[in-house]
Amino acid sequence: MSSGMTNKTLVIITGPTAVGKTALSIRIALELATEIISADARQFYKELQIGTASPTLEEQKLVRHHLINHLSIYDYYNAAMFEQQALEIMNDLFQHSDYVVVTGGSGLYIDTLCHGIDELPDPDPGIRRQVKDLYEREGLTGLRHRLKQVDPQYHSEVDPANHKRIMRALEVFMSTGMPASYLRKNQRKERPFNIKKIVLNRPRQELFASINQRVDQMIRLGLIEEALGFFKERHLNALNTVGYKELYAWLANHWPLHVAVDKIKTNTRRYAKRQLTWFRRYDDARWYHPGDEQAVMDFIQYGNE
RNA sequence: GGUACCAUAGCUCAGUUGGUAGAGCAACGGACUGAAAAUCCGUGUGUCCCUGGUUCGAUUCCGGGUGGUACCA
Repeated sequence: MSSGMTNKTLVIITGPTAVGKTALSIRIALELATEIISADARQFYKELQIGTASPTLEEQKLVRHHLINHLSIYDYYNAAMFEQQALEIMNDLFQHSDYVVVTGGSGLYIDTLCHGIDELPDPDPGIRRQVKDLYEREGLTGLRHRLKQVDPQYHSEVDPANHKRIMRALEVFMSTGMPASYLRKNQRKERPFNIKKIVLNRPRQELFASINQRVDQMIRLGLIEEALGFFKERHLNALNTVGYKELYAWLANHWPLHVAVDKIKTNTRRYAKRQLTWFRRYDDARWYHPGDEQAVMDFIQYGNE
């Protein structure tokens, strides 16, 4: 713990997509007289507005939002960069407030903010390219074989079908000369502030209805124009995103529009499910319905419901 | 009203020469430290419409009912 910040509290408001995080976090931030930092790995991108359900200008007028629209889809970004930026902003905000609200549904980013991430080099674009070439030439089997030679430890632990994990481990080895299993300490950093973790959830049917409704709303607001405006850039990671990728497939495959819209809904539901799986393993989180604002406030201010 | 066909998983359907059933999609569970709205792994969840009959045994065969579809009136 560092000097005199233990009365500071980071309030995390997370939950599956479309559960109602934005609206509640704004009300909470207003009550706590503080600002919001986003932990949403797609709202970072200024070009993505409709499809990411970014906070509107009105909402941003109510409460200042940090780390939204601060990147372009052409930029590289990762959880470690997020950690550093978010901690800097928090440090500033804690000068004037005892609370900071972080809201968003990207579990990896939230965890990184709560307990850090091991110090590893940022990937070198050249090496990343090389590893990708290896994958294309030799396939998953080739990657696995190479990993076994340089890092048998990680090879025995990693999900053998997940090419991204294996590629990353190879990339780490190629850029540091050290096996990823050695560099991955999985160490939790102590933070100089308290953390109150709130997961919002609703009955599955209610959540799915909300998702379906919101996708229809996005289409009405112009998601198709927003997405197709970047059709030529669709290979970018930032556009490998629910709501965008289905529209690119729609254009390429000449499906009727309703097919693409249904796929967006389905993939959004699955995304929500994956998020819930991630949040369920939190042993320090309180779960609330997004309508239970008073209970959430009580928990934040008094420590229980 | 008559005739024909259909009724099996949430949906679309397959199947059982009579031994209580399986595909696709959807759904559900899980993993996850620099691409994370990404990436990956796992799981059939079922009064086989109802009701009599035949049979050791019926989702399967036969009769009746109910619902649906098509055609004829």
